[in-house]
Amino acid sequence: MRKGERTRSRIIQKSSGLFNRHGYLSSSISDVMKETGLEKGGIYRHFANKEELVLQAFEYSTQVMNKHFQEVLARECTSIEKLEAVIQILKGLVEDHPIPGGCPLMNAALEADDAYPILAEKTRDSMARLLEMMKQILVTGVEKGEFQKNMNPEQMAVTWIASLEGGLALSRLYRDSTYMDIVAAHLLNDIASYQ
Amino acid sequence: MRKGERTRSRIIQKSSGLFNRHGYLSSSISDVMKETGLEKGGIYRHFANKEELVLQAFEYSTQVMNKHFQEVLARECTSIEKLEAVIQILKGLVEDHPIPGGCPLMNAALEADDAYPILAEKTRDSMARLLEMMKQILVTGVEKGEFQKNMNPEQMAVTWIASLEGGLALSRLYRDSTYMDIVAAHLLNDIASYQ
DNA sequence: CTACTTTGATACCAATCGGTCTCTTTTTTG
DNA sequence: CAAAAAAGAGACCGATTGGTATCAAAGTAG
Repeated sequence: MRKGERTRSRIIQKSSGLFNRHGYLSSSISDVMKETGLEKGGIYRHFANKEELVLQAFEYSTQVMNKHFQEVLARECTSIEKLEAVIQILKGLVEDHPIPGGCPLMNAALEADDAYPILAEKTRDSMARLLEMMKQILVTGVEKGEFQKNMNPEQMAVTWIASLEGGLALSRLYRDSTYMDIVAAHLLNDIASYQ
Repeated sequence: MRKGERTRSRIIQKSSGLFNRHGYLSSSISDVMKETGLEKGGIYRHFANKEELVLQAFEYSTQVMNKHFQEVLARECTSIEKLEAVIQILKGLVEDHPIPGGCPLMNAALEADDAYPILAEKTRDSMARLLEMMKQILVTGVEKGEFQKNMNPEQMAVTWIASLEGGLALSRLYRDSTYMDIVAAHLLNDIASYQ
C-alpha cells in the first residue's frame, strides 16, 4: 500500500467523523485541514473536489456501521437476541460509538433532504439496506418459529428503525440514554406479544 | 404596526422556511436576500447578526407548530382522537405543511447537536414542550378512563414522539408517506391494548 | 404640506470559501 | 545509490462569507 493511499484513507476516516458531527455542507475544507493536520494541497491531491470527499466520507461511515452490525449480529444466535443487539448498537451511537456524531444515515437523511440531492440518493440506498437487514432478522425469526406468522416483518422493520432512530435523536439531544431505553423497552415488549 | 416591524416579520417568516429546508448553518445571508427580495442593508437593519435571525426564525417555526397543534387538538374531544390528530399533524409535515422542510425540532436537533450549542438549548426547550403536551393528552386519557392505569404516560409520550419523528424522517427521505402510516398504525394498535 | 424619523439599497470591508498551481521534499523503483 | 514518480506544503485565485457605514428615498407625525 502506497503512502498516498494511506493518506487518502486517513483523510476519509478523519473527515467522516467531522462531517457526521458538524454536517457535510457546513464543514469546510479548512476544517478538514485542522482535523487531518494536512495542508490544502495535501488534501486536494487525493480528491478532485469537496463533493468527492463528502461522498467518500459518507460511504466510509456506512461501511463502518455495516461492519459493526455484521460483527455484533454474527455473535448472536436467535432472532430475539439479534434484535437486542441492534438496540445495543443504536444505543452505542448515543455515546459516539463506533462513530462520533450519531447515526450517519439519520444525519445525512435530514441534512441532504432538501439541500443535497446526490447525498440524499446515497442515503436512500443505505437506509434501504438497513431496513432490509432488520426485515431479514424478523423473517428468519418467523421461519424458525420464534415469532408468530401474523407478524409483518416489513412493517415491523420500519417501526423498529423509525422508533430507534427517533429515540437516538432524543437521547443525543438531551445527552441522556433514558429515551433510547424507553423506546427499546417498548419495542421489546411489543415483539414479545408475537412470541 | 410600523413598516419596519412588518418587514422584520416577513424576513423571519421567509427565512424560517429556508432554514428548515436548507439548514441554519448552511444557509447564508445572501440566501435570505433571495428568499425575501431584500438587499443586505434591509436585513441587517432588523437583526444585529445572523445568529439573532437564526434564533428568531427557529422560534417562529416552533410557534407556528405550537399554534397548529393547539388549533387542531382543540377540535378533538377524546384523548384517542387527539392522538390521531397528532399523527395527522406529523403526517402533514411530510408534505411541507404547515412548514416546509420537515419537523423543525428534529431538523434543529440533529443540526445543532454538536455544531450549534445555543440552538441546541432552544431545541431542548421546545422538544420538552412537545413531550409534555403528548404526556398531557395521555394523562387526561387515563383520568377520563379512556386508557388503563397501567399505561405509563411519560414513557408512552417518548415512544410516540420518537416513533413519529423517526417515521417522518423516513417518509421525507423517500418522499413516501407509507413509512409514517406504518408507524402510526403500529402506535394506534399498541395504544388500543390499553383501552 | 413640512419636518423629522425610519427604512433599505449600495458600496465597501476583512476573512474565508472551494479550488489551482508550482515547486520542494519524500517515496518508490530499478 | 541514482533516477523517476509521487506526495504535500504553500502561495495564490476569484467568489462568497458575515458584517458596516453612508445616504437617498419612503414613511410618519404634527
